[in-house]
Amino acid sequence: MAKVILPGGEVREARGLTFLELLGPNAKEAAAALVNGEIRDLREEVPEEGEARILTLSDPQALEVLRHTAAHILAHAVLRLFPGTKLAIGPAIADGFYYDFRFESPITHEDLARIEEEMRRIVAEDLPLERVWLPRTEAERLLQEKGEVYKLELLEEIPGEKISFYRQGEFLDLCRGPHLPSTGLVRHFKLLDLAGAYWRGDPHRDMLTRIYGTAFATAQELESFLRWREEARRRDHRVLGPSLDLFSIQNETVGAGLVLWHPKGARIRRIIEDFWVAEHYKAGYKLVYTPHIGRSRLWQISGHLDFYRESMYAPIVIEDQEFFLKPMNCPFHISIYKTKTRSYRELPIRYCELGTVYRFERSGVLHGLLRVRGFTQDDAHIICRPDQVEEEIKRVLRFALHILRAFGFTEFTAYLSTRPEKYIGNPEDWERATEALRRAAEEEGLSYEVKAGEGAFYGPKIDLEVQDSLKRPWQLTTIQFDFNLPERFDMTFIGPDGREHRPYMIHRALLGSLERFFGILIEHYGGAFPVWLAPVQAVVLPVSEKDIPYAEEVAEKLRAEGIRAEAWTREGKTLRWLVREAQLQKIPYILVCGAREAAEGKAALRLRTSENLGPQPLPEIIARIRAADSSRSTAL
RNA sequence: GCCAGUGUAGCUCAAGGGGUAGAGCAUCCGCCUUGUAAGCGGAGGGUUGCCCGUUCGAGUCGGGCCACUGGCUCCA
Repeated sequence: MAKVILPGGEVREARGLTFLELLGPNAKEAAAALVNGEIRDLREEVPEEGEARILTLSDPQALEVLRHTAAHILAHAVLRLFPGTKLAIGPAIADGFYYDFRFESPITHEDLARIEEEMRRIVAEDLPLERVWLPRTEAERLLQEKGEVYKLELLEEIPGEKISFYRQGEFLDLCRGPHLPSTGLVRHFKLLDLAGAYWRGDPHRDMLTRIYGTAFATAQELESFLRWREEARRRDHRVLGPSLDLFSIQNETVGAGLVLWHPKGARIRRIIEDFWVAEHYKAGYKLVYTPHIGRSRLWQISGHLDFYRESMYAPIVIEDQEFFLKPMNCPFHISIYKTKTRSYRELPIRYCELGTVYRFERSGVLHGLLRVRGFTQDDAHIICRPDQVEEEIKRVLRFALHILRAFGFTEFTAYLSTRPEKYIGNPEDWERATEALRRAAEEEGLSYEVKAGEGAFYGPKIDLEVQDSLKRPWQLTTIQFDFNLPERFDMTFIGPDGREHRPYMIHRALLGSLERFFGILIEHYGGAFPVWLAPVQAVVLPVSEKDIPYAEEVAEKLRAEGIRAEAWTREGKTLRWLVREAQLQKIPYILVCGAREAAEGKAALRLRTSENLGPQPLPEIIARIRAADSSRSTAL
């Protein structure tokens, strides 16, 4: 006899019944059953023995089932509205679900509303979802009859003779399940997007139409998800960038994927760079500068021309010599290393550079600041002895976390990518490097995931992913071993034994690229930068034109204290207008100066949060702003 | 690169199923002298992404290109 734990905690014993029968009229919110850690249909029979737990809709584990069923409802609705549409796959994903279709003629966003309406009808019909097992031959015949070419392909890969289908009303779909017992339980869902997707992610195969949607157990969860989505849209750096006058990208004239940093964006970048450089010097790095182009010989040695050429800009020919825009900084850093014979005593050498590189990215993948063609890597190459590897890796990782925390990131996940099938170098080096990465992650208390075989051919790596204020993941830091370039460039150092040895080389970028990182920062802070990064920290507003001289005096005093302050003295603008403008610019401090303040050497302080603190003595305001600046916190 | 959608003033958007482009904000010029999220009036601003075609006539219809958006793919 199996024990079945009901949602309320009550335990029942049963035999020969399905879960649904066991539950009877109490089945209302029941979604699935958890049997030995596996999620099963409620229409299945209670197992002979062991333990089972009934999951309700509000169980996190049931969410995937709910969404998978929602995907079926989507496909069902599509087939009702667009007969002849071919079905591909329809899984649950992190934020919802999708289904891939091949429509006979294109559909548009307007069709989504119709499809959603039809889905609601299917939900209202409360159709039972029943599992149907068909013998392989019959399954094949059935799918052939329907012309479901994609399903037939999937079928080929399914082992066994009994093939699982699910039926709801007139809709029957090849599917491994599990599913909710009935369509009526999918109450809170919404279709979100329409996109193209290749069949099996292969660009040589059919392009399908993917419909994205999401579903939740409760209306509140759906609503808060949609609000979150709306908030993310509002924070889009491509919207905030121009409206805060931070940067622009002008593809018709300047070029796609090439970023113009406006004065305010440049101010922020400079602060980031100054911080970055200062911290690197403190951490024992040596800053270098290298050119934007290099002769083809260099890129031949590095192998870029052989393996990376399609991502490089076409050569520039001068005096019969070919030069290439650099896609990476490493060959230059290595060239500096090689200017003389290096002793083991010199190592480790840590070269760092904010190096601007150019890579040809296909136009379809360009995306604001996040995916561009010209960008500045916060790059470094660490060249060290084998016995220093572990210590160096720990240092880099610790350093990376230190830098990222300064920018307000507190949640990290590490991904350790290990040796792929095709690799270069010897397995012992790989082993040593991989273990160093692993131990460093463990020592820093990072939760990490191993991506087996996902390393580049030239070395293992560890990537750090941060979560922004909206809990969205961004991969920033990458720390990567390279067993290839030291070979290619024949990098050596003289050991204590007087012989030449091959050093280890580690590539690393902490922020990734300044462009991408800036885009992420804009979204992370929603444009409201903490004081230390704010391009304008304080704005001084005169109440009327008579107060302009005092406003200018106040701004001057703040600037003398190293505060980035401006007096806004435009004629013909009311205080109301100026305050609104300052708020929209998300300037942290607004200092209102009128006759009353001038008389007492004060300014009325209003914060970006709209909090109005009234007149304050200037020294107090200055101290407050300076404290907020040096703390690097978001507090005002 | 691929699929779908979109492209009108600096920005956000209008112009019934072809009839010769309009509003708000911004800009400029005045007036107002302002006390914490838009004071008032006026003016300028467009080869409707580009090219070709259909038509008496194209922002609107057709074809090609370009760009962007959402994805997919790529990221030695």
